[in-house]
Amino acid sequence: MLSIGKLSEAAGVKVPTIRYYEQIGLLPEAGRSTGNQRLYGPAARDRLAFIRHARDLGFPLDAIRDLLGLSDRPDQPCAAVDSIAKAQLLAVEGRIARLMALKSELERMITQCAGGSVADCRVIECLGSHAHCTTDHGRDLAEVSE
Amino acid sequence: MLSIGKLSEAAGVKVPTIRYYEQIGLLPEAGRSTGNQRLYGPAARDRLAFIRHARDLGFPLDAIRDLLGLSDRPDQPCAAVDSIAKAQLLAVEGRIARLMALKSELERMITQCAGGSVADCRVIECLGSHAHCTTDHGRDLAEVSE
DNA sequence: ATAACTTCTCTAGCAACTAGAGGTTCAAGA
DNA sequence: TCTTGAACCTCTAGTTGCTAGAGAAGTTAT
Repeated sequence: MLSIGKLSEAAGVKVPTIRYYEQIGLLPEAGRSTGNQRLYGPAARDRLAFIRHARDLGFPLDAIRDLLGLSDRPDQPCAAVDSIAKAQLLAVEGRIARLMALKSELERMITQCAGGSVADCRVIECLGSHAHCTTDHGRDLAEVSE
Repeated sequence: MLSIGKLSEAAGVKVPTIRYYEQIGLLPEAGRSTGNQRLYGPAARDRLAFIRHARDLGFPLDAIRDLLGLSDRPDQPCAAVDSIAKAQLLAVEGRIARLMALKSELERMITQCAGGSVADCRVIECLGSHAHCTTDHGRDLAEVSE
C-alpha cells in the first residue's frame, strides 16, 4: 500500500492534485489507515497514470472521465473512445492553426519595428490601429486555449 | 458620448468584459450620466480597441497593462515594447511546438486503433501504459495554455 | 521522547472572463 | 404623458485545473 506521497512520486502527479481528483470523482475514495491517511493499491496507480497521460495529451478532465468510464467496460465497441480522441485531435489542430496565424502577425509586427521611440513603434501602432493586420484573428481566442 | 453598449459594439468587446477591465484597472473609471450610467469618449474606444487587439494576439492582461503604460510615454525608447512582443512570440512558438507533438501522438494512437472493442483499443491501451509513446510530452502542459 | 516530516481538512486564489439575480434608467411609441 | 421594453446598474458566484496556505493530527527516525 502506498501513501499519497509515494503515489504522487510514482505517478508524477502532485499530492494536492490527487486529492483534487478524488474530490471531483475522477479517482474513487481511497481507503484509509487507522490514522485517517489515504492508502493506495496498484489499481489506483494505474488509473492515475492513465489520467496523467491523457492530461499530458491535453484531454480535458470531462473527456478523461468519459474515457475512464469506457475503459471500465472492455466489451463495448471502442467507437466512442475513438470519437473522443478524434475530437481532441481536432481541437489540437485548431489551436495550432490559430497560433500559427498569431505567430506570423507577431513576427511581422516585430520585424517592422525600427527600434526608435515608442512614438513610432510599429508594435504599438499595429496594436492600436488594427489597420495593418493581414489576418482577421479577431474572433474567439478561447478556441486556442488548452 | 457612447453608452457601454455602443462602446461594446464599436470595439467588439462584450459589455461585462468592459466593466471587468475597468474593475481591474485596465480602463480608467468611466464618467457617468445623471442616472449613473457609464459614458465613453473616443479615447476610451481607442484604448479598448488596443486591448482587444492585443488580447487577440494572445497577450496576457499583465503584458497589455505594460504595453498601455508604454504607449502613454511616446518619447521613451521602444525596446521594452519589443521585448514584450518578443516574449509573446516565444510563448506562441513554444505552444505550437508542444501542440505539434501532441498532434502526432494523437494521430498515431488513432490510426493504430483497429476499431474493435474497448478491450483491444489502442487509444485506451496507449493512455494506460505510457509505454508506446515516442515523445516525452510529460512535463508542464501549462506552457501550452493560452 | 522528541524532532522532523508527512498528511489531514478547509478555504481562498490564479486567468480572464461569463452568467445570473434583482433592481434602476433610458428611449420610443400610443 | 404614460408605459413598455431594452439597456443599464451592482453584486455574487461559476468556469478549468489546479496551487497555496493555515492549523491540526499522524508517522517515522533517532
